[in-house]
Amino acid sequence: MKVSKEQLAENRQRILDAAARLFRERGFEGVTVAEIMAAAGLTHGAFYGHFSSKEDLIAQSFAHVLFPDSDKTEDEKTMADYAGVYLSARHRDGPGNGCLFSTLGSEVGRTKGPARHTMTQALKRRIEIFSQTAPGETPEERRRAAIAGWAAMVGAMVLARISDDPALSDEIMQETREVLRT
Amino acid sequence: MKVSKEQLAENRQRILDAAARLFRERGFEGVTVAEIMAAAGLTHGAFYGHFSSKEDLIAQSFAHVLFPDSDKTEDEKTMADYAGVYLSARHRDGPGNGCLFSTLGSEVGRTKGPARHTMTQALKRRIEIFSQTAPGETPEERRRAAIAGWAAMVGAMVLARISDDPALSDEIMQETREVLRT
DNA sequence: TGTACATCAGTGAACGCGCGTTCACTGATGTAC
DNA sequence: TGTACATCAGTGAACGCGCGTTCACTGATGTAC
Repeated sequence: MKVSKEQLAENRQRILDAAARLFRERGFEGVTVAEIMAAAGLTHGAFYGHFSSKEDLIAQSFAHVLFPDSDKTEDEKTMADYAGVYLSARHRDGPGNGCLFSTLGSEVGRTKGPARHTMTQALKRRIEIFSQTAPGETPEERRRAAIAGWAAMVGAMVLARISDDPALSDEIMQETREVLRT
Repeated sequence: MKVSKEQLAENRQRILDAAARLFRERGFEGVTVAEIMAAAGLTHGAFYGHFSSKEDLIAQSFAHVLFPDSDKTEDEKTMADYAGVYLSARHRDGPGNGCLFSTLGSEVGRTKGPARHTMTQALKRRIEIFSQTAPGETPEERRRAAIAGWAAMVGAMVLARISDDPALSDEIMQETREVLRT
């Protein structure tokens, strides 16, 4: 049963949204094509009308998350303010809506292909944004603080999710936030 | 063909070594039981004489890496010295021999079970070791610096491996090392 | 504006491959005498 | 010390399940007249 053009476009967005959420929650291999399609309200057979392969979906879902079409104006938050949202229980406990670097970073580091390149571009942009507000006397110092600060945020989130001791998990986020305040 | 007790023990170590290396290089789902056994010089059928499941092997290989039997005396290196080895091209390009937190951290964060618990224990030990030499006037300040410093190292390694731009990858490691020098 | 027909997004059964796991068998180890 | 036998680590074929992918079919869309 054919659907309207609008429905087709909406279905595609729903597949991308579902994929982006499930990949972050369970990893690439922890989710099946059929599960993604079911989460989007479709059956698995329709998948290959939208994407050429699971690999292709991974690449496109990364672009969907990291460079969304609706180019909302860049946030002007300082790095410390950003860290306040990033290093929070809400973010830690909701990986499906969260940062790709902390959820899928180590996986992507082993792959080649467009997802890794898209992520590199997003990494460059992230560093440049932080460089504008990071502490430091010179642009070089600010860039250095932006890089180390972003590394600390991503690392702290990875560690906070590893810890099965909730107190330690909270402490990691809090202390890293504190250090980024300077 | 039965083998000697010594051979049996040696085979078990070889399986653990191969597993620990391959998991770090390719992730849990990127390696098959048969590949691990082949890397250990055995056939896949012998696997279940040593481990009850692939899951069990994952748990045991984590303990094998993080808490080896040969309890070598803890390194007295300062956090900055440690960072010099950790944030190096050698470590980045040889994940098979490297840090579990940066290679498998995000995967482990989604699992439950003994591997995650073992990693939490290793995380606590790491923080305590760094707390001894981290900068700061009080124990609280030193612990804070240890946590944020370890987070920055792990995060920087994840980001350095994501970047498909070698210059950016080197820069991330270098600038993070620089910040940890203070 | 209404009707006939071509298009094509979605359905669900089926395919084929790979992987974790099992098992009957082999033959070296190591023990009992 | 030497011999006979029980043990059991390792082998490799086989199993069964799940997953990515394909495909004949359906029926709503949207176009031509």
